[in-house]
Amino acid sequence: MSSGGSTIKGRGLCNNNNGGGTAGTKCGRWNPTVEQVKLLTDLFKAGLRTPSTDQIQKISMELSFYGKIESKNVFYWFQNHKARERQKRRRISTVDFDHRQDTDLSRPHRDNIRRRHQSPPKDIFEVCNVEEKVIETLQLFPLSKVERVRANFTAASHNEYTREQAYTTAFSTFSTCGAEMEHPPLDLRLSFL
Amino acid sequence: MSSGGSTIKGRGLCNNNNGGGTAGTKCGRWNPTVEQVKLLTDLFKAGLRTPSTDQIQKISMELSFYGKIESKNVFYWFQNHKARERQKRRRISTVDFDHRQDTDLSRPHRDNIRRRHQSPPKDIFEVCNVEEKVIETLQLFPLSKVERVRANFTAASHNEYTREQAYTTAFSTFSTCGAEMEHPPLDLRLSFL
DNA sequence: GCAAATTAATGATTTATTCAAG
DNA sequence: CTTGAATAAATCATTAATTTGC
Repeated sequence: MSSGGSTIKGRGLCNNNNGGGTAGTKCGRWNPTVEQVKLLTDLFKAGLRTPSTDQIQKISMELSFYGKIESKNVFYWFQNHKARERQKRRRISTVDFDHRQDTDLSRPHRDNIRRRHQSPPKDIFEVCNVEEKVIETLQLFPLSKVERVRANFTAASHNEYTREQAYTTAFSTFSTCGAEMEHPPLDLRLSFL
Repeated sequence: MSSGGSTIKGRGLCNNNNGGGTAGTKCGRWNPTVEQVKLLTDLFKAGLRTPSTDQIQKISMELSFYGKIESKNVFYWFQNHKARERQKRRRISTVDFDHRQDTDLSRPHRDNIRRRHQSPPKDIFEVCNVEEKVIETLQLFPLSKVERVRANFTAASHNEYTREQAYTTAFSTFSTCGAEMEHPPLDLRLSFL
């Protein structure tokens, strides 16, 4: 009977300031806010599948404004979302249909072999590569706007709505691109990171 | 066409000070020295299967004395070695031989429910509660000895340590929300924060 | 209306598979 | 051929929805 003894989830409290309000929230697991999910989803729709370390960092930073978040959450989110989208697709079509739908920019198609192995090795300590991302598509993503907006709110409101609106506004241009489109515009959107 | 755009493995050169000597070594992949392998193997033989973050850190530090190494290398090594040993076993005996040989202290017995789930990847930002890990498996291994030895060399130590320390520091706060720790590859990637 | 019980979603880990460097 | 590195699949575990009985 689960005697294991080991306390599995020593879930304690942590200063989980979700915007400066309530403290002492459970450390259980990340519980994304709607804004966070929205942004992540948008990025996914835009074609981002396996964010690099830098990307994860930036995303995490952005999202941290909307609520508590860690880098790992972003990483996991993409892992899961990607996997489950694929799963969903598979379920729909029993046939082993090769949906090349991934639209993963960071994935190199290998001719002979099927795609495998992808994201850059994110090294923590050593910066092996200095591969500059040439693509500067980021311009498409008005993150700067968000940043700007955020500045306005830094002190005051942790009002969810306000933030959401700001966010929405900021991303309005973006939403036109990836909204419901089945095929994201690949290239360059993600390189903003 | 692997041209996909973003270069996946931007492997360049890095100041791979292998003890302070040669710089500009390829960052290709970790090439363990015999001492390193020996120590790892010994640890494995001693029953260490899934080292915790702290363990990895210590091991990494130790091994860094014998040559360049990163935490992730240690992590991967155990992953691979564990997997391949199992594979080997399976191949030998078709029967599903109980590989209880693990002697993995950090693994909770699966009673009713299998409780795996181990370490929460660490993040620098949030510190979950501090549930100290009860397992002190490391005691089994004479790391202290090596550590002592290394102490003599600390002075001349490479900058690698600095980084490692930063890393360590970052992780120190990461406590175990869960009883056990394991530690996902990701944390390595994300820990750069 | 509400809270315990149940189910559905999904966050977090582990394991298996694969690629490629040496 | 060996094995480090990395991802994707499978799995576990927890939280939110929801159902249900009162």
